[in-house]
Amino acid sequence: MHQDELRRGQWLEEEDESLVMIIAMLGERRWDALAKASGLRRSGKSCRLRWLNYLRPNLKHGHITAGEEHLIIQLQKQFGNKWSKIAEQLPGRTDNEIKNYWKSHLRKKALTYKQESFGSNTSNSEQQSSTLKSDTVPSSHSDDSFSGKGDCSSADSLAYSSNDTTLLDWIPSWSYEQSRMEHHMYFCSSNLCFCYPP
DNA sequence: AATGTCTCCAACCGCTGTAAT
DNA sequence: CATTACAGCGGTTGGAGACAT
Repeated sequence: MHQDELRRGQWLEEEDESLVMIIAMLGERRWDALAKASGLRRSGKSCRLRWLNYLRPNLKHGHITAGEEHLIIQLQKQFGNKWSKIAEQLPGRTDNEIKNYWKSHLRKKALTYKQESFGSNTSNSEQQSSTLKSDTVPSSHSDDSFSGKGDCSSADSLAYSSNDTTLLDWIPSWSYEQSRMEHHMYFCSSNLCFCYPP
């Protein structure tokens, strides 16, 4: 009876193998059909996620490097919480991975920085906190500023984040150009730069 | 050593956008 | 044009392991 119920939770090695095999045969599409064809008692959605976040070839599974962290910070400042967009710039990393990293590592850094700077500049912090109250990125805001025809100079005006402290709060001294330079120092020097324009 | 708390990350959920019919 | 199905995205949750007491 319960045979037909979908499985949830951690994936087993056998499930991974079956999924890889069926994707090799059918390709990365029609996830519901693919899930059924595989014989796995998983939803198509679950299969897709497992593939994209874990099984896909060329994924990096190691720690986020300092250079990647730097880039994430910069891109988050630029794009807000558009994790998939950020992930595009970090080959081998998934949006989920970046999102998790942001929440667990970088948010903490942001808060620490904020606390440190709080004592020295109260009025400024108050002003910043009022900016943060909006909690999430107003969609129109992000889209509009962004459609800036690739004009990244507008990035500095994107003083927002999700419910977290914006990076602009803790790296206030970073200009976009500065960060861009640093990013290039990290990546371009080792032919790892995928940013655009190059 | 036992227990409680915290952190991290894989996986899920709900919503939106888009393509197909 | 309306409806439906699918794909993708961002936010959230829950479990496992690490760490503190």
